Amino acid sequence: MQTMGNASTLFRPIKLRRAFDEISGEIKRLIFKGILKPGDRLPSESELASHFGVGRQTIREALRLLELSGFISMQKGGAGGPLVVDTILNTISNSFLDAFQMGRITIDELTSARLAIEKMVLESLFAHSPDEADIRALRENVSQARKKVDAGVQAYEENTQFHKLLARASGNHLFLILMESIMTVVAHFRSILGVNLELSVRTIAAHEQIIDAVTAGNRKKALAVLEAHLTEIGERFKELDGLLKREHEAG
Amino acid sequence: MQTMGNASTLFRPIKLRRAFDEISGEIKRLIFKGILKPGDRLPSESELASHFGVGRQTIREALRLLELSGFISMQKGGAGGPLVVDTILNTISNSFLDAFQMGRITIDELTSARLAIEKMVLESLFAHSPDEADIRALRENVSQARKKVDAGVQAYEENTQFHKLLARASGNHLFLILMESIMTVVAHFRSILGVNLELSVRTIAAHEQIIDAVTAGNRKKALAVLEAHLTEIGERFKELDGLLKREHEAG
DNA sequence: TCACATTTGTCCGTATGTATC
DNA sequence: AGATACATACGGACAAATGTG
Repeated sequence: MQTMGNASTLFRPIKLRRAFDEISGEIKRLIFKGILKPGDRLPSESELASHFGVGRQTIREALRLLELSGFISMQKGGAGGPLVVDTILNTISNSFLDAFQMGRITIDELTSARLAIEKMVLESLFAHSPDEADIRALRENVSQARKKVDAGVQAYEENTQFHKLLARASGNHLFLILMESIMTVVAHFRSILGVNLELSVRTIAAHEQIIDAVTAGNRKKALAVLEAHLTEIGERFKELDGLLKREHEAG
Repeated sequence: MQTMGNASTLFRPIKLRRAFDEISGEIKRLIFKGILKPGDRLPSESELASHFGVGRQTIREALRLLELSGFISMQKGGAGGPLVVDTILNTISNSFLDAFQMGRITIDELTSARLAIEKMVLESLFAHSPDEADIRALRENVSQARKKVDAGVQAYEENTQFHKLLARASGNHLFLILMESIMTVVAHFRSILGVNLELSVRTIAAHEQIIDAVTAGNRKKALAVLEAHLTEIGERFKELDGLLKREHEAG
């Protein structure tokens, strides 16, 4: 009989994953299967530890993974414990932001991808006309935004929300996820660079024109306004970014 | 002088973040600033613990976050420790897969979003003609795939890679990220459902036609072949998914 | 080949802050 | 207000893995 030398390398994949990896995977599986749903409460760390036959530290690391992945959120105090949630969209957006901050995405790439995706969303909107409710939400959004800028206040939240509402109206969740991610990066950018109130005014005008074109079924107009608007924003971002970089080098 | 009762609720937001959150954020900041680069080694857990003035458990939870976010990878043993990497794209893809498994994305949504994005990629390819190297990589890819299916073996890897190569050739990193994410979901689907070899043969034929159309500058042809191909894949996925669900209900 | 040092992975006990009842 | 239950965090310990001499 031969030695086990070869066999041991063949059979090796034992203990491939760490305990906390397996436990977090197991809990994820229960969530995928619908046995655990958002709103449900998981047992406390100590109970989970004894249930899985591991120490509390191992459970804690498993919970950290689930928390960052957007499956649970920890609640302190008496009736607390791990609570099942679904904030995966948030998790995706944060990862996109990480990728951007790692320099893997430039402003130009962001602008052109954003333009392409929003065009895609508009096309989808014209392909299957949107709900009344979606249109109302869009109109409500720009009216809120206009109130703010008329009072001399920036309407960052509303203007970001407008594009998410557009994506939502397209009816494809994947578009919504992509738009949320892109707008998270755009918002981060804007918060670093800052934009003046005058650009916000033009932004709202563009948003109004887009809604009007969509409801009027004027596809060409909607696409043209969108393209002009996003291109202007992109140019402005590039300017500000260049300014910031030169300042940084000088100072 | 009044009591501090009100003030204490006003000033409260102290200790908003947990220790491991702050520590992982601090290390992330060093990576963003370029002080830590992929390939660099972080101090061991014990050293980090004494450096930050916290216990080892806290450091471990911070490292878990960084690991799952795609910033570090743990190496066991003598010369081991936390190693700085950049697998954020992988992290994003995994989150998309989570979203899909949570039922937030349907097959139809996946197909139509995929079609829209790949069209976008092709348009971008025709707007600024791709590098010779990219074209060579694409040709190499289909030739490898053809070898496999000629030998009666599935060419999953190559056929998935084809679409990533297309996105890469577009020159926009954001497109590449989106395509990687979508193809991760597609690959997961295919691994559950399975597809027959005959579909793989037609897939490769479609890929070849797309490359030819791109190099010939035939935009309409490329888009038409892509649309037909992705629509067929989508239909097939829907069929198989329906079959699987009925089986599941029956058994 | 064989120890040896280093480092992660894991467990236990304990203490503290905080939220709920 | 007090008791309870929970997450957060610390310190010590041992096993397992891995590179080095």
